[in-house]
Amino acid sequence: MSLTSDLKSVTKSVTKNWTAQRKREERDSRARYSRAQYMQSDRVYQKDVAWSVIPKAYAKASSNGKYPAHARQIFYAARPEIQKRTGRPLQSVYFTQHLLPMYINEHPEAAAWWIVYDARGRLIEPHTDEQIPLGTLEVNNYLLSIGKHEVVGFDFHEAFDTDYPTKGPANRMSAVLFIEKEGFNELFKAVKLAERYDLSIMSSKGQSVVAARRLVDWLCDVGGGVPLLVLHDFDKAGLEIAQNLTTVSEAARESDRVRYEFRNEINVIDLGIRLTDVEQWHLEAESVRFKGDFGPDSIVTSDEQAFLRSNRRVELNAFASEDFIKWIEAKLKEHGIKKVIPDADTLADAYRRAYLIASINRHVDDFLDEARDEADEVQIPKRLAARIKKALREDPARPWDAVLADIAKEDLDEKAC
DNA sequence: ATGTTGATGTATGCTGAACG
DNA sequence: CGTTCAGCATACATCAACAT
Repeated sequence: MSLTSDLKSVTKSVTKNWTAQRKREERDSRARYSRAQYMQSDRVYQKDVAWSVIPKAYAKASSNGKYPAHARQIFYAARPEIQKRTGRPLQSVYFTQHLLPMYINEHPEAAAWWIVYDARGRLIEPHTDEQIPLGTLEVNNYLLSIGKHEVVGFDFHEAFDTDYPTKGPANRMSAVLFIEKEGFNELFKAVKLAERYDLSIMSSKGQSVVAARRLVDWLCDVGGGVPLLVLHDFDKAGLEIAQNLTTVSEAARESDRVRYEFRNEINVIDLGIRLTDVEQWHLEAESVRFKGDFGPDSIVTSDEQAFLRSNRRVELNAFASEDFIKWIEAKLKEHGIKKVIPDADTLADAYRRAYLIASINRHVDDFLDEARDEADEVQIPKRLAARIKKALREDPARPWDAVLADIAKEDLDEKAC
């Protein structure tokens, strides 16, 4: 009696961990893979080590969150300890593209970390000379400036500037035109494509970066944004680049490698190249070895899959420049992309503003002679350099000429009173 | 000698696929 | 599963080969 119960309890205690593990496996099929650890494996995973090292590494790279930390800087901060504890070399690509994103996905507090990635590609606004590199910081600043933007009352410093002030899509762009490579920017510029259709042109270098997706998410949402027009090569990668710009792939979801979660549904129009374009425009295919497969969520039709599987692809570069522009313009027409004209309230405001500027500009010549004489005769203030020095001590980030301009204005104001 | 071209190797970010 | 690789795109540095 007591023997059996003893045996039973001993057996039970010995197999406890095993049983617990088996039960975990029933609950969670993932646990099955860690079964080996309970049996014989003594492998030290880079991932496990990374999980304990990453917070320290981030703190080090960012000075405890005070400054932005490059993903690569975090890698350098983390690498020595990870290599030491695993006894194996750690590749930067594995850390920055896999381990770090996975860590952030699994640790909610890390979402607030200030991690930055280099810019890839850019957004170019029509008419405003604004160029926004698609990097974490740059896109952040751009979105902030859109949020803060308001058209303030007329200011003398803009006297000669007849542009109506805008930031972002409102009253400025009809759509965002995305293209998977940068090489066509010069052509677009030459034919004034952006200006003639009020398009912002957004380009990447291969796969879109997180910053690009975030920007698309804010500029092109279905409820109130402008359309996103996508240009891509007709090959497996190009179609995936187009798809990944606006949606999270099943594969990324399953392997916990989601880089960006979209907040909005994106108003996206695929301009091509698709198979119909290849046929219509008689584009020449080049041969390339097809690899891989199309996911169940793929946008590629079965005809297209057959084409691509026959080891052919068509790049955007297969278009002659002129045809390329013709092709794009036909697509713009097809989708009703037209120049921007703001609503009546904005137009009224802009009209008053333009009228005011025109009126001031009319009198500027008169002012100019008078002001020039006054400036020629004015006494240069004593101790000017000392005043500038003092002001620079208070705000060392300013240049001398900005300070001097303030001083001149103060002196003039005083005299006028 | 000087200038241009092309190959090679480094770097960046991102993905799907494959390896063990 | 954890890990690595190959591929999309591109910039930049370096060096050899070639033309002027």
